[in-house]
Amino acid sequence: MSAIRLLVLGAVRQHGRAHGYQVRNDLEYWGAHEWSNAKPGSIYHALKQMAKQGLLLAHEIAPSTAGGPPRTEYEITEAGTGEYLTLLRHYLTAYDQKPDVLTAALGFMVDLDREEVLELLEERVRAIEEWRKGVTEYYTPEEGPEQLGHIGEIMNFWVTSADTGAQWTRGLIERIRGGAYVFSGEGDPFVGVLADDDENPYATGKSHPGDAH
Amino acid sequence: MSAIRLLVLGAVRQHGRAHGYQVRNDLEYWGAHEWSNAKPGSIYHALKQMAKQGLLLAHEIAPSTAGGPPRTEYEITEAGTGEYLTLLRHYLTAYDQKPDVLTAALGFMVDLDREEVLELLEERVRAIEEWRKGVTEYYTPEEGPEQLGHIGEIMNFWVTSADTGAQWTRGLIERIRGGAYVFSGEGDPFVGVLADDDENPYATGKSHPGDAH
DNA sequence: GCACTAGTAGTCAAGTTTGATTACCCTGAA
DNA sequence: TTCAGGGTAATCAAACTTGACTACTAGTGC
Repeated sequence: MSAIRLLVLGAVRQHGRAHGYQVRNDLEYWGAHEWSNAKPGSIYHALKQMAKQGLLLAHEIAPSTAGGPPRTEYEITEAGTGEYLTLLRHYLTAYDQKPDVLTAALGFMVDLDREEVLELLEERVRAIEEWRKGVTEYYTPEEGPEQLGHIGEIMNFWVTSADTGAQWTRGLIERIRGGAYVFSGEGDPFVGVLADDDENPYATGKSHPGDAH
Repeated sequence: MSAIRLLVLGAVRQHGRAHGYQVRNDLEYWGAHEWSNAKPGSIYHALKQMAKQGLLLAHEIAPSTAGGPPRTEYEITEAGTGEYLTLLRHYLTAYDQKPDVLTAALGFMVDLDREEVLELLEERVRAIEEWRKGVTEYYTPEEGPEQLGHIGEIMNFWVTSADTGAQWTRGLIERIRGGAYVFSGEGDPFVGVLADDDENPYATGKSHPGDAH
């Protein structure tokens, strides 16, 4: 699973009602085109697919404002909210070595309770440790690691990544336990979408992030 | 780009001539189904596609041995070898945050000269550092990092990952510079495929005699 | 001699991703 | 005036990925 569904559901949800281009803009504002597969085609596809599956409700809008192509606005349904929360919880917990998935989940974690996020992240640490144990047990040859030749570097790379991931997650847990950020039910939420007429706050005399790389 | 093309080209190349199921077995032996998208469908698709593009040569074989489905054997062409080396160099160098791509390249790095690998890895470190610089410069708000709220954790995660990646790469460079592993033109290559009638070397404790390649 | 399991080899439909392209409007300069 | 460039909004074909499925054989136990 890629991160696209969570991203799109999250964007639509924060807007209340949004058409594809707005979602696309939000994701770009979040830099998602850099760290995930959030390209136009994928976004529009996800919107249509999820509408077909009842996670989103599609409203056909007459080509009013500009005469451009007919556009469709989407609202999240109850089933969609359920799916959103399921994905969110899953992506915070599961260690599948895909950084984009965790990144997307980080962006939305404040939609859950602080306590729940802490539990999910602790579960994540456990999952990483278990993964590590399985891999090192299985791939350690009996005659010592030289047996593997340069292939051992693959193991080494994965284990190092896993350890870093666990360590970083522990740091995040501490920051959250220490009171950082505003979670669900704790007051004014942090809002990360562009309102319809908002200027991009980063756009004051700087270049765009996407150009860099 | 995923790692599948490099993996398939590499497997066919090491065999000299292989049909889909052999490639599939090699990739499983390498554990590739765990850390990449090396599933049957993808493998057979890649074989057909690359044959169509002239990177592989397809030989139709009569359903001889077992009466099963008609099978096709593939050989790598000159263009295929070129593509293989290009991908290999690129995947060792480029920092695109996709671990499967680097992993696949690590498995084949010994097909290049030691000196070239060192250069590519040093370029990799430079690329990571540049990426890091771009990201931190762009996404640091003028009013301090609190401005970002929990979104700052995304930044933090990516930068931590990049730093770990750079650090690990530096370690690898040192090991290689220190004489580890056997690279192209340095004697008997390490062979990581299963010969047709080979037992799994992990079962016997020895690696098998050198297949020509 | 019959069902069961495991292994060999590959196909297929459905879903997803990519990169290019379309179509429209508005603005500012030549 | 007219036309290039840029923003708005979305589509499309081609390629890729996924997971389930087919078809056939060789043992294995009872």
